[in-house]
Amino acid sequence: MVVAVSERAPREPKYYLVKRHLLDIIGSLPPGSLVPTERILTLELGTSRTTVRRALSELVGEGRLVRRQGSGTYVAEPKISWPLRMTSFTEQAAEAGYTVTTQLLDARRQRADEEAAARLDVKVGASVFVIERLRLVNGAAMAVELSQLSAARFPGLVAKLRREPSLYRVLAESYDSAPVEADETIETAAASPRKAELLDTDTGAPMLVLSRHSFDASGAPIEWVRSWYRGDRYTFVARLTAR
Amino acid sequence: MVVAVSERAPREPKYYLVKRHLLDIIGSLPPGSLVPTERILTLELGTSRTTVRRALSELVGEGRLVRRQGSGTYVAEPKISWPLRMTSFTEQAAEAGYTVTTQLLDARRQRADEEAAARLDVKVGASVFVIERLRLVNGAAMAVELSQLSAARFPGLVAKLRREPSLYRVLAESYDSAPVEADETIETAAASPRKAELLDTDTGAPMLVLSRHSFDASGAPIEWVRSWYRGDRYTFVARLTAR
DNA sequence: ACGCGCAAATGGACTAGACCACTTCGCGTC
DNA sequence: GACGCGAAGTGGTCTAGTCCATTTGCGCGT
Repeated sequence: MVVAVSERAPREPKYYLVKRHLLDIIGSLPPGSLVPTERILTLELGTSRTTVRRALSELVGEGRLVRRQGSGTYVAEPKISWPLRMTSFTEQAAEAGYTVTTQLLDARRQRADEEAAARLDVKVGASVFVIERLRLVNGAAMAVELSQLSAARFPGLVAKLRREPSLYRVLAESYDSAPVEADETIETAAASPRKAELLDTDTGAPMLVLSRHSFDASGAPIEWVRSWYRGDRYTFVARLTAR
Repeated sequence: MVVAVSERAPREPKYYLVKRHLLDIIGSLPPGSLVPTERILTLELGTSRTTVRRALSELVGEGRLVRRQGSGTYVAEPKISWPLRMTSFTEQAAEAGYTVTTQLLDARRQRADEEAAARLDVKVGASVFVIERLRLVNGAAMAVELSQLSAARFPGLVAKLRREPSLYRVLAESYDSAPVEADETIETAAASPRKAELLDTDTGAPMLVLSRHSFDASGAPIEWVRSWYRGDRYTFVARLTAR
């Protein structure tokens, strides 16, 4: 008697209704505005706080909202564009009109694991430098960067880096080595507690991970870098041309 | 008498402990293996199911696990690399050895909103074609693509597209128009219920959003496309050269 | 007038449980 | 032997609540 409905609607979870409600609010407010508290939204929308928080978390992850514990939830500033280019990080930023500083978190020598060995064209267990840096734009943490280079190929690199912060300049001046080609990959990830703290965000927040594998003119690998950017704050931009 | 500890540890949430436990398990198993059920993990780790699920959700979002309702949670296959290049989608895939099909979801004419007008260099309210397509690789949904083009510039485009699926071929053959330059931006987002269903994933799953704004030889805008890719399954790859 | 301390309010983490949708598989029936 | 039904088990969503960490601001004391 009853006919089954063949086309089932793509049922909408309740938290998504909350999300759309919040998007309405966000759309009508300038960045920095306070949005209703979680407990008020819970009452207004007749739902549980867990459900409200799920909607808020997605919007925070998309860079639409900012949460400040003890204070409130606010409409976020627009995202910042970041160019994908061959030039050094410092130069890139200067061109875009930003003031960039770098904080050396760690520089150590360790044995290459399987992946590092393959990337740097050395044997597993060979000595590699691991350099961890925090990139800041106009004083705000932007990315955590983990570089690996062959220790045999760049002897004394770490000591030189402590005096001259630009890695590319050190490579050019002290080792007469410059990357001319690179493979870059981009993917998503969730922030570890450590990276979250360094980048002043929450554990589990969505991030953009940029990996760069660069080579010199002879095709020999120079460095392998992975950079973690806050996905709620940055957008990568590339300019492509035919052929 | 008591000295305050100045360096507070980056305290680890409990769910992150669960996540690391799961990473141990994942590391020792081949793709496709079944991992313990949520309720078993709850008992084993002495925690609530909510906490277990938060850890699982992050790992699913990072492409390390796959959840199948009613069945179980499994170790995921490695991610697929996808090149960022100027050539058409169909050609790209063929080069990489994939079989790609395209499903036309919707093709309509609508009035340009503010952003579309700016991108396509037309007036707000001018007629634009909006083409929504689903891209499939070897039969599996890969991306949802939303293209917008000026209707005045490409009259009859939608009708032609129904016969010839490659947009770039239609543009070249019928309008003698070819994109030679493009700006691409990459950012993260959460899947809407509709996109989640089309891409066979969960609402709120992390995605990579690729926007392409392409121009012809005279610098006039041709199309503005946004593509949503599953972040747990795809990685973008670009090859950069100096200068 | 100033500053300190405390209370209130916020977001953050977590619990224990309910109910639903879907898959799987064994058992009974044909 | 093939089929179909149903129970059991899985992940999916949501509730209602606890306790914690941090911020804010008010009121009291000086």
